[in-house]
Order: sequence, then C-alpha cells, then structure tokens
Amino acid sequence: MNERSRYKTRQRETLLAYCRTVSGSHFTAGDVCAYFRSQGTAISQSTVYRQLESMVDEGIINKYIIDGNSPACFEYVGADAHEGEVCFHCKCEKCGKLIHLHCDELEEIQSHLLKEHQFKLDPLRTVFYGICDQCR
Amino acid sequence: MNERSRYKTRQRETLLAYCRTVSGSHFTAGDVCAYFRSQGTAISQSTVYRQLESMVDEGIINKYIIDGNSPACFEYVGADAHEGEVCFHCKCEKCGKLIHLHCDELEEIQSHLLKEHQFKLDPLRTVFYGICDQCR
DNA sequence: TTGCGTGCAAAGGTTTTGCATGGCA
DNA sequence: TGCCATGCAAAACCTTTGCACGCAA
Repeated sequence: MNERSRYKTRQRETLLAYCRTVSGSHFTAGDVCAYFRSQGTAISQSTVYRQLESMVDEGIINKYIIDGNSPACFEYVGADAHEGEVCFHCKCEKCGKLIHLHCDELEEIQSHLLKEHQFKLDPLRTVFYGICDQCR
Repeated sequence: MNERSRYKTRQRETLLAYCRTVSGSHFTAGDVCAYFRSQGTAISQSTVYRQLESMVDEGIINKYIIDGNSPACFEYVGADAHEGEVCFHCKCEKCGKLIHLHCDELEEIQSHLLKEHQFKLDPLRTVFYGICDQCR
C-alpha cells in the first residue's frame, strides 16, 4: 500500500523476478532461499524475510498462514493489484488453490460488520480459509 | 468429538477448571502455564500442550491460528457445545486487537459460500482483517 | 497389572534481531 | 554524504518429542 521510497537493490530485483516466475502459485521463505542457493545468486535469509515483509506491506505479495507450525506461504499478486473493484479470496487449505470471488452477498458482510460491529473490513487482506469443491 | 476413554488426572481437571473460569475469552498455552505457575499448582508445559491438543480433538475447546508467529489461541466451548459452534474473528490491522464474534449473520456466510461457491469455510482459520472502532 | 499421563530437558523449525559493513541515491 | 539494505550469527519463539517415572483404572 505504502509507496514508500525504496532502494533498488540487486536482492530486491532478483527476488521480484523470482516472484513473477512462480506467479500463480505459492512459495515459502525457505523455497526462496533454497532456490537462490541452487542458483548461486545467494541472498541471505534475513534479507529474504525482510524483503518479503516489505512487499507484503506494499501489497505486492500476499502472505498466507495455512497452519501455525508450517512456514508461511507467499503469493505474488503484482503491483497493480489494488485497482478496480473489490474482490474476495478463498484459499483451500488442502490444495492451496486460491479462488477469487466477486459476489454481492459477500459485500454485504462489509456493511454488516461496519454497522453492527463497528469494524471496517479490509477485503484486500482478508482471506477465507476452507476446503474447496474438488478437495471435498 | 471422540469420546475416547481418558484418565481423570489432577492436571486435566485443573486445566478444565481454568478453561471454565476464562470461558468466553481467549487464552494461549503460555497463559495457562503462567497462571499455574503463579498459583503454585504447577503443570508442566508439555502436559498443557498435550491436554489442549486432546481437548481440541474432543471438541471441548477450539484452537485458532490468528497469525503465524503469535501463539495459538484457545477457547473453551464446553462438552455440550452445539456441533460446529465456533466464533469468528476480526483483527485490527492498526492496534492488533482481536475481536471475536458470535453472530448469526456471519454464520450465514458459511452456508452461502457452501451453496453458491462450493466452498466449505473454516472459521478456525479465517480472520477478518480491518480497522476497529477505536482506531478509526 | 497395564499402559496412558506426566515432567523434564532438549530438540525442532521458523522467524526475528544486533551489529558492522556495503551500496543506492 | 546520509541512510537504508544486507549478511552473518545468534537469539527468540512456540511447539513437539524422547525417555523414565508415576498413577488411574
């Protein structure tokens, strides 16, 4: 979200390139480290974590926690993800599939939460976890 | 849900008593340990974790994973809980406050997602992110 | 007696942090 | 030059596990 001024470092660019190559699927911090180690273009683990955190803040990637003891999953959504209409996400806990929904009924949740519970929902960060059609 | 035969130990009974005293709110494994330590009625940390896990299996308490790096939250629902009775969570992105809701309207989301989108929502993992009353 | 429950300590794995150095603007 | 970013190692953190002993049934 915050278009904070950032330095354009080799590590950041390389990480962004990686994100784009796996666009559409998810990856963990460990995946990233392992990949770079195998490539020779090493990036330290701390930098990976710090850059991933920054990108989550910026809204370039999403962070999912499927299970408390497994590593967090990240997914590239791109820099232009925050334009246009509201979109809800469902994430399957089994196959990891991410489903995008445009649904009036779900949008009512927002006004309900706001009116009845004084809570302003952020659909960009909210993810519905569950089990998808095929996995049941 | 499994009514497996269990031993009735001092630790289990004490833990159950604690759960009932905080009924309606959340607690972590650490909370439990700290409380017992302050009481003198010590229960080892492993036992706390093992008993909590058992109780989750039995359906006496629910386990919520709000955020991968914070400890898991538990909530007592009692032995006679209606099947599938859980609560929903709202997490404020600003102050980090966790609000938990028991709300019929939100429960309708579950059936809506199931019927219209073939998605079986998991309220134990799903967290609504947004901005709370006081932070707005 | 049987074998589950407990306690202790140590391991496990992911993520964060302190501090000196490097590099972008 | 002024900061932010990086790298390394160590720490922090929650949770699980191995093993011997205790205790409920």
